[in-house]
Amino acid sequence: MSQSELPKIYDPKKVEDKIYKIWEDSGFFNPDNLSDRKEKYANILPPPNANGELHIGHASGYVTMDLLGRYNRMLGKKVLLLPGKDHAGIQTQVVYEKKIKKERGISRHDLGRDKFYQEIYDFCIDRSQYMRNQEKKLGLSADWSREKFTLNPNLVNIVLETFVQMYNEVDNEGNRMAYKGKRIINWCPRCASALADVEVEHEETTSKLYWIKYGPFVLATSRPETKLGDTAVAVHPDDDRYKDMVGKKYMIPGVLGEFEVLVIADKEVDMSFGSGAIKVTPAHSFTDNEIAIRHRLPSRQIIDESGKMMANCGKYAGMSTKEAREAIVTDMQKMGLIDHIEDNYIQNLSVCERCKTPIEPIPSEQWFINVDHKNFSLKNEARKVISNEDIKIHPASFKKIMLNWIDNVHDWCISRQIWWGPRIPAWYKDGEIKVQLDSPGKDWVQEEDTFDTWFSSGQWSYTTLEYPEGKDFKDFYPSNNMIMGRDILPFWAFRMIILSLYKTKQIPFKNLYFTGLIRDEKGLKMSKSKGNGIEPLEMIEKFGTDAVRLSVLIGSSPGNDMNLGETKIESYRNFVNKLWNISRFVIAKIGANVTEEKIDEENLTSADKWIISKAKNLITEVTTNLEKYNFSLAGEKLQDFTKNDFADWYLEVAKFEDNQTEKNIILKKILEDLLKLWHPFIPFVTEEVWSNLNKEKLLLIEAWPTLESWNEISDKNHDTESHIFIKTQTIITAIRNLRAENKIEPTKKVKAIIYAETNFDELKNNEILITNLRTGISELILAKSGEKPADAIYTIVDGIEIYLISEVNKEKEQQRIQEELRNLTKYVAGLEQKLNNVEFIKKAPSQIVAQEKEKLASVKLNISEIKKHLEKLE
RNA sequence: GGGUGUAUAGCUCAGUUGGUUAGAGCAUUCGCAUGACAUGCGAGGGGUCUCUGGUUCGAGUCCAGAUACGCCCACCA
Repeated sequence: MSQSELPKIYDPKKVEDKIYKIWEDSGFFNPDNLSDRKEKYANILPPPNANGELHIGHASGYVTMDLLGRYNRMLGKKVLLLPGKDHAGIQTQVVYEKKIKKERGISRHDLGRDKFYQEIYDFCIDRSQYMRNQEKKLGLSADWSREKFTLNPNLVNIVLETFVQMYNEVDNEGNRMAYKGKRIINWCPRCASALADVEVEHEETTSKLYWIKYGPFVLATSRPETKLGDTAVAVHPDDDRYKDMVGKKYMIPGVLGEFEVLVIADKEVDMSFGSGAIKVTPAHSFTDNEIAIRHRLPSRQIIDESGKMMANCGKYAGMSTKEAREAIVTDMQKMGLIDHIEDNYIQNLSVCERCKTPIEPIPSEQWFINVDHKNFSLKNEARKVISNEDIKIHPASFKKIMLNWIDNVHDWCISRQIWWGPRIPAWYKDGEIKVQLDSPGKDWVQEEDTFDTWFSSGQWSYTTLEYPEGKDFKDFYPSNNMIMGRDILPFWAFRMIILSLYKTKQIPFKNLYFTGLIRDEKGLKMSKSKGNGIEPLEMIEKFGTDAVRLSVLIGSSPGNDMNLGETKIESYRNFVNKLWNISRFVIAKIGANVTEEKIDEENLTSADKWIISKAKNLITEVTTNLEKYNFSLAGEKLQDFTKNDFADWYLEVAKFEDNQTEKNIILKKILEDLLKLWHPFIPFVTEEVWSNLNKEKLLLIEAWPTLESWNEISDKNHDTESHIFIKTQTIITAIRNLRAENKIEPTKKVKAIIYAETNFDELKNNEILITNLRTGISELILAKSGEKPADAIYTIVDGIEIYLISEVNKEKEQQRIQEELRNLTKYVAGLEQKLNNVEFIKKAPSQIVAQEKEKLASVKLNISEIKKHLEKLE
């Protein structure tokens, strides 16, 4: 193999698609084709919503999952990364409704339920195809033959069965785990659907605050139209202003005549708000409803599910709440019932997460999951597996957040009044309800509502594995790592845990890893409207997948947000190119084959011993950091070794030392190890280089490097001997530094004298390195000691004196050396203080004390030599 | 209001069970056609580790408090 075959600059575009195809064709993404392996490993990949495209946040998650998958595959496990897509109920329906409105000017009602469903289905299948290609572009080593969609019939079946099972879960008081109930729910008038708490957003808005005359009260409200549904006035129990009125009934004049309210005392009331008295509308406010339940107040619904005033609202019937508010305020003003109006009242308005329409709290018949059922308390069971770490959470700090969230969870409203999604298998006839998969017979009408999307995706961990009889379920459940963005923790992780525990009686996964969010360079959330998003495909096109992968893997820590800009991706593009060139050099140097397998230890130089020891250490560090989910740290260690140790030092050394046989063995081994260690991070470039090494197997399924694999080459421990090379490095750096500081022309060669004292014997063999590694030395005299020239640029490191014979500007040289002296003196003072402290000597570990003493002695020696040199200069 | 997190170089962040003169990348300064790479190489500059107290022989690291910023949840009629 000649070096000329490999281009100088690595071009990902020419490589990535080709490599991906080789991987796919190999079949090794499918664990069935890794039949000789025993230990199983699975990550079920979170399904993105099949209605759009992948953004950089998805990319970050997938890259992390792929990293784990590839790492474990190289550890010799039978690895399954199982991909899929989510139908994303409300979101997709909204997206598609907008689309047909825009493109065809029609609504879902024009199409009818069945046609509409079919069209969205086709739309999702189409988007899935597109997104699958994006995932492949990222290098995701997933088994596409197992890809799932939340609406695949067999998955839906399992989901429906779960619901039936929960309906049939009845405690001794007759309460079902899945039940239908009338509750105040978040109602989106535009979507005409109930929303879960998590689907509601709170926007700060400016509105009006109306101070209204209310019988004996004056009270403040932002929603005067709800006065028609009032049944009480509430005050704080400690509020002296109203003490005498509590428990009494008053007739209140209103726009539809007088009505009666009861005055009650409740701790929920904030005495400092308005006049301290509030009107209570149990049917259209969550807090009011709670107060009403506590005080057994009657409830009076006045707003219906279309957001309009109901028939019981007299002349206001049929108006929207907004229209009604204006009309009622006008009428109240006429009647003199408005005290005054505050214009700039800032309140948190609840809006629909999907369409931003203000939500109406209304009482409605909905299906719920009781999360604290007597037979099986979902929240308690979930709490248990998290607090005792059956499911380990990474980063650990998220455990607290998770537990806190579980403690505050309410019953889960799972019905949605939309068409897109699995329809709830409840059947009605003459006021009777049956819950079962198939229609009970003629004249039974199925529930119109569909399931909340999370009811499907919450079962993703086992539906994808074909629960309960599927081979995959038996082989791979529970899966190893579940990875998701920290923003969907409450939505998804909790639901998967409770549903899995209930249905399979097992945890869904052993580890739960949260990635942070990716923000733009300035730390702002990326969004389409701001146009500050980083498009993964665009970046891949520009810098290559490997660069994109590194940019999301390094410099981030679990659960913490990360700022990402194009320059970061570019810098990793540069690094990938560096690795490419390192490989080129090594391949060129070692030639096609290295026949020797075992090193003759006698022929090793100190540089060899140093790099071997570093390389071994690297394997340990990368492996332990990956095991500890410190992906970033593992990557940084690799980067540091690759660039600073291997390229900047060892490759340079290899150009000058002539123990060819040993060098070739070492270079080859380290290159191969590096490719392997890097592979989970940057699979494309590593596989491409690997293909140039005449290997039988793909790097994809190669074995992860181990210390044992080094022992076959060199089983000696070289840690202690590598310090000779470190000393050499120090000398070389010092010489380069001296040259730079004294502005010696790079082309100008100088004579150097080094007095190494006790280090002489060790350094003797490294003369060639000191002379050649960009030190610009024409002649080197290395001795134990000797005559100390005054006309030379001078420094001393670790007691080793260095003289560069060159013209010396005495004044400048004095200044430079005195500066150095000052630094050292300061350092010595600190050390002495520490060592003069009796407590330190007494209490610190002896090892630390010895270390400090050694440092002091060494620096003191340097100082005395520097002083001698200074004297000579004067 | 409840929960939770962050604060280290101009920027983005590492910093493991407390122990090197606190590190990296980007940016910046100086220099360099050098043979794998100018997507490169060599050498620098740049830090009161937010503040105040405490524990300790020793604190960027542990504890308490303060300040600032952030996120999640709940939500005010």
